[in-house]
Parts: sequence; structure tokens; C-alpha cells
Amino acid sequence: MTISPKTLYNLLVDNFGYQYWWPIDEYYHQKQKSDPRFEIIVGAILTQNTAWVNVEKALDNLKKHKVLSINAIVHINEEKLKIMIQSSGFFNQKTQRLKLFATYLHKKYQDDFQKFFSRDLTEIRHELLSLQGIGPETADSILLYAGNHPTFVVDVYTKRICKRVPFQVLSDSYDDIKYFFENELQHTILKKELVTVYKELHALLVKLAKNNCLKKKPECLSCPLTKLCEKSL
DNA sequence: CTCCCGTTCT
DNA sequence: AGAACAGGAG
Repeated sequence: MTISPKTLYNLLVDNFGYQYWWPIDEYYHQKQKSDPRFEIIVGAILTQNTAWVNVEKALDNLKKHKVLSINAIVHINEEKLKIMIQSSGFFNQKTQRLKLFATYLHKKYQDDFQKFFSRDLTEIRHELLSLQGIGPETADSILLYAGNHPTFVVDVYTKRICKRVPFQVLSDSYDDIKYFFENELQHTILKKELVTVYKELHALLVKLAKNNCLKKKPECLSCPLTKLCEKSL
């Protein structure tokens, strides 16, 4: 007995509702000065190995000081940047990573996100992965949430849930899990809906992991998957 | 496998 | 005060 990603998606939407992470359109309607795509990229780098609440504080600091743009990050003094993002932890490396990525976008794409994102998904992904400080999860988050490219994000929560819930996934490697979800969903979801489903499913898995599928003390009684889960207590 | 770091929970 | 949390590089 196994569960399909589509079944999982439907169950999670029914129980938790849509999560609406990074709704880009809303930002444009609010006529924000800074490009939401850059905020998403900065958020993706800052949230590496750290809780989102601490990233939000850093993001608020950057907004308050008007440095949430490629140009501002390229030119800001490193020590000042470290202080602004301090709450997100690992600020020495993250300062380097933000500087490096912003400089890259500035030099090679003239701060033009359209130019950067309007290419083949795999091409952009390889390019992101070649940058210091951008691994698979960060690359896929940027591609999906900032670039609206259909690529599925795998994180520790996804891996944990895959170990407990009976999916037909081969191993617990990043790529195996990613391609398992993508292959399954590509055949059952309309192409037009794929990006939205990838965005929502990742957010819903995070929700499930925090709400029920906790590392130490899972809340299996109230879990939407309790009947289908092999490890259910 | 260790280092990088702050915040929150226990 | 100590543990838990959470990606990528070397």
C-alpha cells in the first residue's frame, strides 16, 4: 500500500488549506518599490539552516535601511550588512553569499531578473548551483518561488515525511525525492497548474512537519495522514 | 564528518 | 545552562 503525491496534495489542502507563500502578484499590486523576486532570493539564502522567524527580522532590517535591492547589496559595507542580518545566524558566510549573488546578477544580468529567469530551467539551475553558497534546495527555492519555474523543492521536512509515509520513492537522496515527486505530479496535474502545485505542496509539507510530523514527538492522532502512514503511533 | 551562528524551547 | 533547530562547503 503506497500513497501518491497527488493524494497527499489533496489531503493536505483539505486539512491545512492553501499556504500562499510569496504571492508575487500581491506585491506588484501594492506598488512596492523593491522587486519581490529579490526579497525571495535573499530570504532563500538567509533561511539556510535557520528558522524563518529569525530571517524575517533580518528582512525587516534590510527593508528599513532600504538595502533590499541588488544595487544596494552590491555597494553596502560588509560590516553593516553583517549587523543587519545578524538574527539569521551564520552572518559571516551569509554576507559573502548575498554579496556574491548580488554582484553576479549585477555584472552578468545588469540587475535584470527577466533576463536571468527567462531561460531554460535546467540552464538556470546549473548556473545557480555553480555559485558559491547556492546548493540544490536554495537553487530550487529561487527557481520556483522567484522565477515561477516548475521545479520541486526538497528539504529536511520532505525527507522526514518520505521516511515515514509509504511513498514509492527509491532513496532519500535529494535528486531521487525531487524527481519522484515531479514525475508523479507531471502526469496528474495540468501543466498550467504545476508551478502552483509545487509551491503549495512544499509549503504544505513544511506545515505538516511542524504541525504533526515532528522529529521527536510526532502528533499522529491529529495527522491528516494517520490512516495511511506506516509509522503512525 | 565538522564548521559556520542566533534564537527558542526545555 | 543546555538542547534543538536547520543548508552548504570543505
